[in-house]
Formats: sequence, C-alpha cells, structure tokens
Amino acid sequence: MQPTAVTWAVLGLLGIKPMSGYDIKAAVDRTIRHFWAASYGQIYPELKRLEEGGWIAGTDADRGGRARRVYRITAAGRRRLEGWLHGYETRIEMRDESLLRLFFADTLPPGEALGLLAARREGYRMMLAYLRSLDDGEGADPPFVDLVYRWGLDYCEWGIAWCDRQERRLRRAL
Amino acid sequence: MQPTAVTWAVLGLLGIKPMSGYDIKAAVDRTIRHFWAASYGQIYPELKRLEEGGWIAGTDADRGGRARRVYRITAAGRRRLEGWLHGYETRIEMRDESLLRLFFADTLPPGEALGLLAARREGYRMMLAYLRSLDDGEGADPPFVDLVYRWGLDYCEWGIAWCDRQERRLRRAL
DNA sequence: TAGTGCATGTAATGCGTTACATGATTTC
DNA sequence: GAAATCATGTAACGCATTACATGCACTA
Repeated sequence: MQPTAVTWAVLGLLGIKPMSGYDIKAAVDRTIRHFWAASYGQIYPELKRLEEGGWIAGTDADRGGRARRVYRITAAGRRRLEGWLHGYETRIEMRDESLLRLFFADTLPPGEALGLLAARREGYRMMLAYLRSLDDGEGADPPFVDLVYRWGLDYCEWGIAWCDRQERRLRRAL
Repeated sequence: MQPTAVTWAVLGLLGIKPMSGYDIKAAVDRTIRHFWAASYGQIYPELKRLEEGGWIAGTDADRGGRARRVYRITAAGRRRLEGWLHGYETRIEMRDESLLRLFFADTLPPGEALGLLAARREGYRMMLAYLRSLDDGEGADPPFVDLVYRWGLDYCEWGIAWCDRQERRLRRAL
C-alpha cells in the first residue's frame, strides 16, 4: 500500500471519527478543500486501497435499506498516520491565475493594469466571505483545526491589505 | 485552438519577447514557477498547438549548426492574450501539505504539534531564501513583474510572522 | 410529487511530471 | 577531454476532475 496524495486527507479524517465516503467528501468540502481538494473519483478508490492495505476497516452500516459503508481507522493505519504527521516536508504547489495575469500586466495601459489588482482584492474578499460562511458559530473546534481555519481568514485579510498597499504605491509611481 | 492552463504562461512570455522552448522553460523557472509551474512536456506540445492555431509563429534560427526554433507572438495571438488579461477569474488552487498536517495535529502531544508550526515557518524561510537568491541585483524589472516578485517575498514574510504569532498564542493556551 | 439530500461508484478525459533519448557547443 | 549548458522532443505514468449512472429517503 503505497500512499499517494489523497491518502493522508482520507486517513486523517478517518482518524478523527469513522465515516462513509460521502461523509469524507462533505468533510473535505467543509474544511480543507481550499488548500487540499478531493473528489469522489479519488475518495472511493482510495478507500478500497486503504482497506486492502489494512489501514482502515469498513462495515456495512445499513440505515434502513439505504446502503452505507462506514470506515474506521485501524491500529496499523493510525501508526502510518502518525508517521506522516511527524514528517517535515512542506511542499506547496500553487496555481494562481490572478498572479499570472498581474505578472503580464505591463503591456496594459496603467489604469487597466491597476484594475487587475482590484480584481485580485475582490477574489480575496470572496474567499473571505466564503470562509466566514463556513463558521457555524457552534465554536469549540479542536485547537489545530481552528488554527488552520484562522490561517484561511488571516491569509485573505493579509491579501486584501497587500492589494490596497500595492495599489496606492503603484498609483503614486506610475 | 482551445486554450488550456499552459497557454497563457507560454503566450504571455512570448508577448514579452521572442523565445525558444528552452528559453521559455528557463524563464518560467526564473520567474513564475512558484505559483505557475510548467514542464518541457507541456511547453513543447503547447508551442506546436499555438503555432497551428496561428497565435505564434516559429522560425528556425540556426545558431551555428545547433538547432533552435524561436517563436514570436502574432497579432492574433496578442489579441487573445489581451482578451485573457482583461478576464477577471481569480481561480486559486493550492496543495499545501504542511497545512494538511497542521489540520490533523490535534492527536499529537502538544509539543510535537507545535513543532509542526515551527516546521511550517522553516518552509517559509526556505522559500524566502530561494526567492531572494533569484534577485540578480540588476534591478529595473517592469513594474508588474516586480510586483509579483514582491508578492512572493511579502507572502513568505507574512507567513513567518503568522507562525510566530500562532505559536506564542498556542503556547499560552495549551 | 417534486426537489433535495444521502449514498455509491466508474469511465472518459485532461492535466502535469518524470524519465528518457539525442546530440551540439561552450567552458574549465 | 570532461563537464556544464543549450536544445528538442516523446512515452509512460500518475494525479484529478467531470460527467454520468443508479437509487433510496425525507420534506415541503
């Protein structure tokens, strides 16, 4: 059982509590998808792989005729998860179309180029609004779950301020 | 000619000056790769596609026996590029393994979990050092090329400060 | 009874990297 | 003469999304 990119997202979530594939997808979308997305097309095959490898175990929990397979992490799986948690690689891959556009903006008239900065700020604002909408007000997330949520909020706020600052600077300079 | 993800990186670079595939790869690695990577396996086929579509034109500039094909953007290509520059999507895709690890850190003993924050800060530091090493001191990049370079530096500095702040906060709280 | 949510899964397609093959030229 | 750099390209593979197929249960 060779771990791939999805492995840790799925295994990590099952480390919190037993879940079905459907639950996992929902949890990903609710929590980590802005920095680690996963689709059904990855999750269901991965659950099979993880079960074959003995890292998780599934049971058919049938809730009134509706098929539902719930997986829980095994002891072996938990050992693997902890091994990964102790790893120290910090690979970040990013694909940011708005930065790419900014990079090529020198050929545009100054006013339009500055408009791209405003558009970027707007992108941050939308992401911020989205993240805030996820906060269900029930509070009491575990400290590191909360920490990562804060990262999203703080990053957006930083980004908005950065665009403001740079827009002012360029407006003076151009 | 249906544009894909690589299209704009390649076309944008050719919008600055004529280049060979090799040059483009080098330019990507020197400038935009931390938020928009591209490999030979994408660049060479894309150059063919762009040429077939009439967005760029290639000429065999042979520099003493060594084969070298230099491409320049056409008028049609420049129109397309400008159309894209005026677009306002701000899609950001990120895959940040260190954030994923932090998200699942609640099962670790507090000291080890805080170690992950320190590891993240170290990641920012390394990226910052890498970005600074790119600055050849020759200065005088066009304003928006410089802007995006600054973004990288500022983002790393913000990230380092964020990790510091959160580490202090959690140390008090845990 | 229509719409939404729960629930599982696969096939086709596209995106992107890695590794390889090939060979000339320049620099030490 | 060895090593680095310039230069082009492809094949195999892996990663990820999208779209589709299927069907039950709950609720307005």
